Amino acid sequence: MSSRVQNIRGMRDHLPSAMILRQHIVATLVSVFERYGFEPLQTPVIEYAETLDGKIGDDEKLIYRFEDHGGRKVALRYDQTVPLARVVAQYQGQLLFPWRRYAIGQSYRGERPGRGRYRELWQADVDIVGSSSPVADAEIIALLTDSLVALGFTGFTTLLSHRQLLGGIARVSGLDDAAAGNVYRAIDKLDKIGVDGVRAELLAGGVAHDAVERILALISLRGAADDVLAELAQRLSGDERALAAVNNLQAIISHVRAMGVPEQQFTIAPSLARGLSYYTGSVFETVVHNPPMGSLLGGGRYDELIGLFAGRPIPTVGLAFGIERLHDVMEELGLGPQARTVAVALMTIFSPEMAPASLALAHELRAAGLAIEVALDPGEKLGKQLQYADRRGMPYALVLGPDELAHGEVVVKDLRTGDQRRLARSVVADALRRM
RNA sequence: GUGCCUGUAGCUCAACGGCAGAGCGCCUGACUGUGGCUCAGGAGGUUGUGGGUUCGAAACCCAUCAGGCACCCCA
Repeated sequence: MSSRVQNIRGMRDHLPSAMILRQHIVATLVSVFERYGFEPLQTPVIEYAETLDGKIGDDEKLIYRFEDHGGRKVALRYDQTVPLARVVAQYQGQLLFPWRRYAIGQSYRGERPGRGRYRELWQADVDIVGSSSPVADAEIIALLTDSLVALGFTGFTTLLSHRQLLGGIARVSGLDDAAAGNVYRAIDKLDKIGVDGVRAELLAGGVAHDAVERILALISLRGAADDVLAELAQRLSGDERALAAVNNLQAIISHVRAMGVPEQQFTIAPSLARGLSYYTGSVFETVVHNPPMGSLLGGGRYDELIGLFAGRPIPTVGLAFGIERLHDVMEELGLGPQARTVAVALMTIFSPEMAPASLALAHELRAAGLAIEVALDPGEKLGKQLQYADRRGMPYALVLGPDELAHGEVVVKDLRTGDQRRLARSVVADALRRM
């Protein structure tokens, strides 16, 4: 294939059947977000490079950078969180805190593409800015659960942890900050490489033998959330900050329960690390039980990021849904609308003489709010027109011949079953809406 | 960014140094108020792209582009 007729690696075109699913995903998320009182925000895809620098940790090399025509150093946004921080700082005089906002759009990451990984990715970002209350954290988790249910997901679990839990684990194990980063990366792989794998990696990283075993015992804790937290509190009792983290998580899950999130849809996962460096408190991500697909979303509390821009601390908690992954998984699971086209019916044109009456009927039905596609070739055989409608996946076809016209009627044909009925013209719109 | 695997008709794949094929799909007709089923015909490929080896390359080699898997990391 000529290299000219080719989209950019890691970036996707979405043909209509895919866009029907994607728009359903976005519309569903928006409706849940707004039910929780979140307001929409949109920012440019391009930011000054310095806005993004130093915010996301080791992955800065993944940021797309270039110079614009004026020689300004700019970058494509890597996520929606840093632009949010910029907006909060820039408009803090006009905003009322706590501020709940959502933002849906593209971000760009120069990663190697793979399953569930793209270089252009849509995210739906939801944040509560200006509150350190655990109710805020709980709201985000309740919202995420409602969102996934609204999209039709059943088997999923939100893994919940806390940055200071990890910090406590590192401190109790006698590690300094430099060593801790590697430890976090290793223990985050627990589900993937198992206890033995993590042990090997920690030992290879130079962590002392007894520290490794202490870490493994802590991150392997599983079971009911309350039991795990109690166990963690006991084992981390020498670490003030870790205990505060346990109490914080306890408060969050009690609020989450109060908001009706079922016990089996969240769990305390001390091995959860998460890469982004700006998290300071709770961290979480949600995984589906099948098919295999990393995490559908991730989030947490970041109380210091916005302060880098605003000049004063503004505690914030939020999450980002990975719309690419939601899309791919829903497609594989067959979730979402099954419609393959947007129109509910094709208005056929029986013959050239009937064209004006047919077009008038289409206009009338469109005015009534129905999505009607009109056949374009008045000379084409009726059979061809029906075949076209069927192949496009339209559920109905409308036939208006001389006989129907004379009686003020219309034939409504169900293309899936083959059944057809002659209805009075005045009730066709209602009938289509009901069917 | 590193390593490995894969790119053949619209789709799924075969041919694996010797004439590029099948199934499905698509087009035409049998069926001149009605699609799907059946039958009969038909169209469609510089084998991702560019070079090289060879009498001869879809096949072997190099590069490149794209996809997948494992690292890395993440939505």
